[in-house]
Amino acid sequence: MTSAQRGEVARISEQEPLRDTGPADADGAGRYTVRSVARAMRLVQIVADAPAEGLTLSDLARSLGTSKSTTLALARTLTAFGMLRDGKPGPRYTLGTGVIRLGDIARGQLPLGDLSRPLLTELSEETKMTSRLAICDDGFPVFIERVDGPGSVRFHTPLGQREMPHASAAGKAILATMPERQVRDMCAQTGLQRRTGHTITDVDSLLANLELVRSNGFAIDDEEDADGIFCLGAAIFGHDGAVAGAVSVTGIKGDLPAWRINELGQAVRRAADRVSGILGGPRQRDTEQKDTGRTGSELA
Amino acid sequence: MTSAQRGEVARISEQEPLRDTGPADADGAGRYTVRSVARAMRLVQIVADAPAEGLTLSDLARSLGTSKSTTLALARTLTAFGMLRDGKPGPRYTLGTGVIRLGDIARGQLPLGDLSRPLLTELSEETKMTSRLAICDDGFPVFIERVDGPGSVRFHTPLGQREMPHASAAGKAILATMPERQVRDMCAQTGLQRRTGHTITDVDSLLANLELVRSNGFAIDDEEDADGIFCLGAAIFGHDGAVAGAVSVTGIKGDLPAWRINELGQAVRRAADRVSGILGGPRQRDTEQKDTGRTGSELA
DNA sequence: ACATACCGTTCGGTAATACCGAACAGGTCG
DNA sequence: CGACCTGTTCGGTATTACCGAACGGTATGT
Repeated sequence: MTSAQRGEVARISEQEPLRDTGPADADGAGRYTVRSVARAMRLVQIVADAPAEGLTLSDLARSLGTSKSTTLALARTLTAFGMLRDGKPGPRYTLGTGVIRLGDIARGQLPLGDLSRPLLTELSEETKMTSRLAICDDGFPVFIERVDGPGSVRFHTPLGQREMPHASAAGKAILATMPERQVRDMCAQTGLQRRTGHTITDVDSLLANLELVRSNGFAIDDEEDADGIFCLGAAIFGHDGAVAGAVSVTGIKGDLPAWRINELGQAVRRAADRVSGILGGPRQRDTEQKDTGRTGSELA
Repeated sequence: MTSAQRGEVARISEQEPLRDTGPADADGAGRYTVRSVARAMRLVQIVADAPAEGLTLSDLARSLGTSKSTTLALARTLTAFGMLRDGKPGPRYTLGTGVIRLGDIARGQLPLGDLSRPLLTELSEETKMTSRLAICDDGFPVFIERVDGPGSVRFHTPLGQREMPHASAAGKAILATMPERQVRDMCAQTGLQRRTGHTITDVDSLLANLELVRSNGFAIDDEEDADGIFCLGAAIFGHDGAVAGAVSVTGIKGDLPAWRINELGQAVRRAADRVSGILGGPRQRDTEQKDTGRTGSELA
């Protein structure tokens, strides 16, 4: 798979839900914020969202809306810390190796990452699908680990990005553990954005769907986030009983006969339970929803 | 493996060689640099190097040497972009999910990452060791992919970090492809820092060792970077014939009988050749060193 | 129970500095 | 050669990042 081909594969969840950082001002951050740092971070984002060939300094200046001299100073500083990298002869900025290092450390600091790898590998082999593990970040699922299935890489599943709670299997698995009040709050926050023709866009339908998730023990995303993509997810719980994240598998809808859904769902459920077990948490939350007030945003 | 246990495992290559960003001033960056951005990046580094439990705002202010109010502004800005994360109830800063996303994107933009995964998996199974893939970053090896072996995780091999060229198998495999002049330049840059009792610390011994690497087809790191750790590495080449990186396997010295070294080295060599083949490069550089002037810092 | 120490947060004033624009040097294209 | 791109350098100005001091809460310990 060449770099050119990668650009053509289906991307899942292109845009992520906004972070709630208060009223965003011109530079995209709330009060008590330093402008140059915000600009620097936007610069990194711009490079990250750009094609792999990279961007020239002038490109960056245009995208950022600052003068070239300012942009140069920012880029130089970021380069010094390995966040960016400028191909010295062909001067185009790309992401630096420092972000790989940081990402690796971040995943290592999350207790779930390392120990879930072998479980995900087993799940991928059992289901022949791409399996991922998400942590719960303020109620949003954020995938931090991925093991591709055998026929795998026909779609690209990014890591570290917030997924839509109402339109992903992991998200609904997490929502299903929350009391109704909290679910409504989350929905008010995100707005139940439509992603495909199958996306659930009203709260009552969602709540009914979550009831189904609880009785099944796993959540289904039937082309609700991206056309042709089918996911199954189940929540995992930390030692304090709060939801810590979710396990999910992803595949092409056409590859998946309907009669296998329940079997695969149970496999995901079992994998999630094993992760919960390692964390010292309960295998599955009691169906009856008690309002504990805890959201489980503390990861494990 | 709990988070507490992880802190006790052996760390390889704790400190990385300095980046050459000109004369470093007080804030650790060269001329034409934005102070607040440099501080922000140092803040991220501090959090990354801290234990997984995270640091309080006051901790950060102390480590950074700035007032709490300044540190708060920096941390807020970084948090808004997902680089940091503050556990709202128990206020401790940790790395945010944004760095995981960036790291994933960065690895995806490197052409080597995705396609080498299955090859590394095979190599791990064949050798029963942890295998990694490094790109060549200005002559320094930087690992961007890792597949743990079966008995695996007794040591921690970080990703995205520059390794010592003279004290790692990947580094020596890369150096062995360079003309003598360039090797001497690299050595002058880094200083052949001593890491263990076995580290090669003078240039002539290193050059002799590299000659051996060329005739063997693979490089050996026999406890030269860390006590008890043994590595084998082989270089890979891009379509332009320049060295693009290296493949290496890592294991515990005691687990490795001497008579297997050549067999394992050949396995690493074969894996590296296969990667080179995918990149469209030559399988192995001709032994005779031609001074092409190209360093191969452009990745593939 | 008080008192101490720490936490994070807020707010103004001041001096530092991040920002811009213009001018420069080195390419590559037509 | 000239037009246009690139990245780079430099100095002046006003923006803004910085600090210190003071506040409210929570956990510590006497």
